[in-house]
Amino acid sequence: MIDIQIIRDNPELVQTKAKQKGYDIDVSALLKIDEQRRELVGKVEVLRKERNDLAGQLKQGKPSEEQLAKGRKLKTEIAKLDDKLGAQETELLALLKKVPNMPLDYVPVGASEDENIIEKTVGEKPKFDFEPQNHWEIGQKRGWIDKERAAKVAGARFAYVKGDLVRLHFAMIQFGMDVLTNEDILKKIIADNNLNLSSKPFTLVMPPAVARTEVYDATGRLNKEEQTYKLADDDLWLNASAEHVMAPMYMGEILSEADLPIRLVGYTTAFRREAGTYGKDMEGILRMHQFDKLEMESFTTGDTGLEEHKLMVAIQEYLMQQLGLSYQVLQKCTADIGGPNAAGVDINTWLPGQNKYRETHTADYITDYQTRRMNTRVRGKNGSVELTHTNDATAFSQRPLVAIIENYQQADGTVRVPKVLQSYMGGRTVL
RNA sequence: GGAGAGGUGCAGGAGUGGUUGAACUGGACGGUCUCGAAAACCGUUGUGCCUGCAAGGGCACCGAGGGUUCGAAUCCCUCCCUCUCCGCCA
Repeated sequence: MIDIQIIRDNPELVQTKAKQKGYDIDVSALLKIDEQRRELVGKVEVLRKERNDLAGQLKQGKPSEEQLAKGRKLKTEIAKLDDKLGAQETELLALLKKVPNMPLDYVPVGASEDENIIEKTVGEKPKFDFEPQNHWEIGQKRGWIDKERAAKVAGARFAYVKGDLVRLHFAMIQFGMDVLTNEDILKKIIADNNLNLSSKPFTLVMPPAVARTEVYDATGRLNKEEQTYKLADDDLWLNASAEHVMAPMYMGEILSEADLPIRLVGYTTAFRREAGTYGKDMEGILRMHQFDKLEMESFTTGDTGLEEHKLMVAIQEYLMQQLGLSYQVLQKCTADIGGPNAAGVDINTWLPGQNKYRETHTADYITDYQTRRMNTRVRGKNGSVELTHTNDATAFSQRPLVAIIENYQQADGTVRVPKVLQSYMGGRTVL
């Protein structure tokens, strides 16, 4: 949620920035309710003061019938205004929740993901002296991916991932965990990218896979409820990313600045309904209802939030470089970063089997948009209290796994193991 | 799932209808003392909202939401969470 004070001070700007994201919001209606609400608050508070004063008087001695009558009158008046106030606040909150975070000024303005800016292309595409195959062709031949049987059990967009592909998955995850918890590597990444940040390593987390409605909604990630699985008998939603269940971890807390940054790297299975994507990416395991993912999440002060975002992208690049994959870094345009984001970067990785770069990573800088409703704050050294900023970013999901299969395939159908993963595979070099 | 206990400020912990934003203890911060530190002593130590140029004024908040009352941390209801025991269970 955005700060209402910003809307009061810069209504046109907020309207414009929302429009850049493709959001149609009615700022003037929002401000009108805000004004009415404030007027009402003033009235209610005057009455409450009267009530409090009267109660103070009645404390000593026995109250007269006249005084009691006055108290009763105040009570009904307050109750009446309170009802009205409550309704206005509900309405205001509903409108406020619809206002997206404002993109930072450097974020390119665009109407669709086609206007994302490719900032750079890194690494060499592999050359093949044979026709490279799709990961699903390879997966099927090697018995690594069985979607037909998964469909019997769970429906479309589920898979049995089997055999060496499971080992490769966990090798990749373990490699990611080792990088993110290694302070020396972080130090080097920070220095190489001219960042001015703490080198505090990430803390490994296995978070709850579900969150309650109130909590999930506060993260700003439940705006599209049709995209999220809901449990039938409990007030719980299946997470669509570890980010969604790590972000609310410090809800309602005032953190100490000395404890920041808090860097978490969570491993969880993510669930997505993928409503509206029927027919898209039906082959392979690029777009599934369920996938396992290693995800970064950081809590910082407002001062360091943007640098932290850059660090996460730098980490993603480091991981892909270590795997020897070719990728592009895309500065996402206003239409593609999503409501809660102030900025966002995608990493698209070369998939020779499909002859194109496909999104494998994303990095989100949310500023204080989540923490305002989650009420996660930080007390500075001078005693001031401010909202923390949050960042999240993919470390590894199933998509980089797909990239490994396609990039490291050989003519005989085998797949080489990237060098950095070999030690996690018992020294095996080929699968 | 059954039975019981409980949720109060940074922490522990008082407070069962009247100004209680909340005793007391500890922690933290500032000061005195000291070469420095410890000890001791003194002082400070909530958040949000409304209003105001400011100083200030006001309101709300004791898990959440309702209710009773002139008045609620305190009484009642619903929900959430935590703990203990039993049952079940990887």
